[in-house]
Amino acid sequence: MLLLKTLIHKIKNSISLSSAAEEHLYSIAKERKVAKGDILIEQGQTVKKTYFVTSGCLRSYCIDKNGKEHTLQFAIKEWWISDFIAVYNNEPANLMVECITDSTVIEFSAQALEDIHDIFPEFEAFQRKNLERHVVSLHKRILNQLQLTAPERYDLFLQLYPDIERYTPNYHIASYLGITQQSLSRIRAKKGK
Amino acid sequence: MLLLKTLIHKIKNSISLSSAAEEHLYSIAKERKVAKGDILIEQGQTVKKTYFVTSGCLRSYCIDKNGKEHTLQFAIKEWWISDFIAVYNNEPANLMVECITDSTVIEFSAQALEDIHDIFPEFEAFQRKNLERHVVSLHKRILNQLQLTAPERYDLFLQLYPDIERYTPNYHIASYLGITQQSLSRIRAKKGK
DNA sequence: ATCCGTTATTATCATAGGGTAATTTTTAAA
DNA sequence: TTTAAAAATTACCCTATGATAATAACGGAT
Repeated sequence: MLLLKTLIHKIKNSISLSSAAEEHLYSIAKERKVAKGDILIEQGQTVKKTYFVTSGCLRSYCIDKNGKEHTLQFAIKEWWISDFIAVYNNEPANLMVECITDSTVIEFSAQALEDIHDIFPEFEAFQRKNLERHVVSLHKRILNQLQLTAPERYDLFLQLYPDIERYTPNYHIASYLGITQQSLSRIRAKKGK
Repeated sequence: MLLLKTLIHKIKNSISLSSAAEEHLYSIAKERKVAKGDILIEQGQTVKKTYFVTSGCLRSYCIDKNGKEHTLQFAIKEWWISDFIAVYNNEPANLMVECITDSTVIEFSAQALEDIHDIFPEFEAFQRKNLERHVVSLHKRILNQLQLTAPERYDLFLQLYPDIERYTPNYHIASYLGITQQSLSRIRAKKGK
């Protein structure tokens, strides 16, 4: 339960946490080491888990009707990842969650994370703040997608995820930016000049 | 304070609301009739307000370096609208919020909406649920943008906002879909056949 | 070091969509 | 009703990106 301390620390930055609540957190959290390539959530299955990343990098993506992948999110240290659409709507997963490097995560039952608010209402504030931050980052992403060209989006991406290039293949980045890997390759070639 | 009852009702569907908290809501809410064309939030200014729409339709958009508009959000009945990026980061607005039809809104000081959680923690749950719903809708929007063609996005838009076409010009819809008005016009022409 | 599977690049061609501008249609105002 | 302003359509050409395919580079396993 070493890694959980990272999360507890983070929570304590945001709210004051009773020792009972902290105990409860320990009881519903499970630390997992996951390896590059592992699939934590699979399209079509019921989503029972939500993950908090403590090291490494994961991504969530969907596969469209033509078999093409589209990356919704990269999750690095201190981000949450799951198929939130499926959890919220109680539907089978439309997304996959995949480890793109060996990582450590804290696994929570999505149900337990929902119930925790009834048992320890103090978590509400923590969760609200997380969600506010998440909404803001999604708004930014949508605005960038609407107004920036592909090369501009790529530059911005490199700023936001400075060393993600080292451990994720380019076609994942392309599928996040909404372009093909060939397009991204051309953009990179031009930048090099 | 008639329209505020819509919101109170909505809140009571989600949480139980003490009468003190209800009183407080009345004290920080201000009903406003706003006219088509009114600008409620302007790029560059400090964002002091958040709006809850009770009738009509508003939109938030940014203007890029070339003067082109990009619509982030349409807000109809029972949606919240503001420049949440600016509120969250305490920055000047990057967005405009504009009434696209005569509307009624409930205006809140963004600060009062933040403070309310300290005074009446019961609001946390309400706000959290709003934010969850918001995150889910943004995830869907991003996935649609990544995997659907412009005609497909337009069809979906018409399903989600069935009668928005009646009161908003097409170029607003185009700017939401991430295409030009000319492109949208071509798409519509093809559909007509 | 060699081999093989993965990833990245490059080239060619095709196409969706953008930019500009002219024209038509609709809406609102006088 | 006429007029003006706003919105929508259409046409033209052009560019960015997609699809496909071939090649090259890389990286891990033996």
